[in-house]
Amino acid sequence: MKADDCIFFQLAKASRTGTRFWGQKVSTLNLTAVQAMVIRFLYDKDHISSSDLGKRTDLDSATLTGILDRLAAADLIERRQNKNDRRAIQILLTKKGNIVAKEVSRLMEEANVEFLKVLSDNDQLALRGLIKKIRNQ
Amino acid sequence: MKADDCIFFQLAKASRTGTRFWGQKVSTLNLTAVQAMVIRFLYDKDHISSSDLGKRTDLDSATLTGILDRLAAADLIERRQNKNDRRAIQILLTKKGNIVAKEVSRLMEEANVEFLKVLSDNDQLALRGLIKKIRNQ
DNA sequence: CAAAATATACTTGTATACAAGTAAATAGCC
DNA sequence: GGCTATTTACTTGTATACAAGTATATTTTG
Repeated sequence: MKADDCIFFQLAKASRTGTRFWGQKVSTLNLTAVQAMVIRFLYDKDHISSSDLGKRTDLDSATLTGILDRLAAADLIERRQNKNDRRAIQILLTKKGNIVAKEVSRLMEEANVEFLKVLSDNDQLALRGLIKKIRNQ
Repeated sequence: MKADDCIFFQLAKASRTGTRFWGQKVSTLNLTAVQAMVIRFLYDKDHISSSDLGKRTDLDSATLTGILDRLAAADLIERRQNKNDRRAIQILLTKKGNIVAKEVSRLMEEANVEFLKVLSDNDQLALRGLIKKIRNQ
């Protein structure tokens, strides 16, 4: 077995390729790949805690804090105090954040199609199914 | 389309899952996931330049410099001057590096099998084939 | 052969990852 | 109710990623 047959290497390389592709797409919005992804998750559901957002995005607490700092500095999200649980915060998209999120959402549809166009429809489904099987270990 | 249907997110999550798994395996050798991967690539072929190693490992020059610094500090690799091209360096495993590389190689076989055991043989081949198709964009 | 273009490894600066730890708040247990 | 355990968001410190730029060496070109 050669090093580049290693599944961890192959996954990492594929992921970096995808992230670079996606990062280029959203650089027009002055967002990094991860920042755009977080915005996109909040577009599906906001008014959630950092802990909840971390579970959804697979980002840990320490990583998320910095990302939220930068998104807040760009006036895209707001941290609000949670009355029911004073440990937790509520994260929500600002008005500006919502507008940007719409555009992120559009770019995501576009980028997915472009990136996956090297695969047939069957291959795309197969890939998603296989990834789902291994990503929860 | 929901955020977690995004191929870039799915790839990133699968890659992080794999990297954490692999990182745990090699933590017994006091190596990070990436450091162990670089060592493993050098085990296939050393006496190569940083540029060449970067192409093989999909790591850029800036990232690799730091990784090589830490591997050299641990006495696992050596940077040697290249007589033929004084811009380039030659990277090689030290005696200690070679011993560690053998163990990394063993752990890699083991980790691959363990990580992929949730997939059938056919699924494993399919996954590798699909990843190969998308990872070179 | 000399000027321009390129290649090489490195530095700098910013942004993830993530282990480990903190302070404050809440939940669970007796 | 009071004590302990857990949860939450954050901080600190180290290690990738990667864009942008540097100095030196080599290659290309006219």
